Amino acid sequence: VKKSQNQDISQKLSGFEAICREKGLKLTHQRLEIYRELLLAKDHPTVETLYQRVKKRIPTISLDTVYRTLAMLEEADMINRIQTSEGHARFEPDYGVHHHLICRKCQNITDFTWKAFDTMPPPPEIEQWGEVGVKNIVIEGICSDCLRKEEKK
Amino acid sequence: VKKSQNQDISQKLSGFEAICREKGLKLTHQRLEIYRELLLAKDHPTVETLYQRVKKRIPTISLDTVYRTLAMLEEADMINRIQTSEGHARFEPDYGVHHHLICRKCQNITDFTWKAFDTMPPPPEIEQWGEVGVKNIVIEGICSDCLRKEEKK
DNA sequence: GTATCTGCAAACGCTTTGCCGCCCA
DNA sequence: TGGGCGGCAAAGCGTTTGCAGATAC
Repeated sequence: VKKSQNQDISQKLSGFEAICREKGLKLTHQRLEIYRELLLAKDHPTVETLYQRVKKRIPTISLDTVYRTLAMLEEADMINRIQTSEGHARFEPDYGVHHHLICRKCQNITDFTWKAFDTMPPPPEIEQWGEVGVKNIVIEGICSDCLRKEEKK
Repeated sequence: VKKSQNQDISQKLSGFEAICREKGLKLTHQRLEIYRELLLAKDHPTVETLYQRVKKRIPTISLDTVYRTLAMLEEADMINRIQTSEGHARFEPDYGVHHHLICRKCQNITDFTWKAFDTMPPPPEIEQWGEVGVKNIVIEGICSDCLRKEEKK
């Protein structure tokens, strides 16, 4: 499992190189490390979290660069931005179709898949409305950890 | 139709009164007008938009009061907050089960219903995860108006 | 009367931007 | 070598908060 993941990551990093060359973007040390860090992350990190992690490898990196690189990666459709009900944006690399559970309390994001939903024909209203990326389903609620904490009160 | 809507609104305003009395909150002119304005609105207004509208009736009202009143109404489960992918929050009075289509470009929100979805058993992962308010389904995409604008470029 | 609320202003946190020196291509 | 890029600092934006006077109950 570990090995195939490493392969996947190096494959995506090559993809990054290719896209940069194609679009005339510069392949800098900072951009590579930010993207690599996000590929390794499993927790939909915030900008700040990602910044702290990359800082360990590049101590002089600035928060602005992380913002700018994430904007660039998003623009290139290589990563997804997920907006929580608080102002903070969270990020994940672009991988297979999946949906998100967001906890209104702790803001943690959990991935889930829902085949029955994915294959269900959407109501005609939606198709008329415009273009929907099915993978963008977001369900808000309160996770069991936070529910437990609330019960204690 | 008009008449029944008015009845609905005055009914909800009475409910507001009752809730305030119950929770020891004060029923102020400002709060009433803000809530009434939101009940009348069909377009999921932002704080700023709501502020501009209420200002017509209460010229001295401040934006802070709108923020605070909306927070209070949300806390009392009388209204819903909808977060767009931009930072702006939008609001709607609490009414029947429905879902939201949010346009990533213009941020406009369209309501839709989806019976088949509402009655579909959620995957076990979700139930284990925590407590999900089914009405909180949000689907992001790009509305047909914005698609048309993009094609023109 | 008094606890809450309002309006004002200032602060807040996340994000974006202008600038200039630096670096990849 | 040159045009994009990084780091720094400051501004930007929606939102929140502290305060003192006003208001509902």
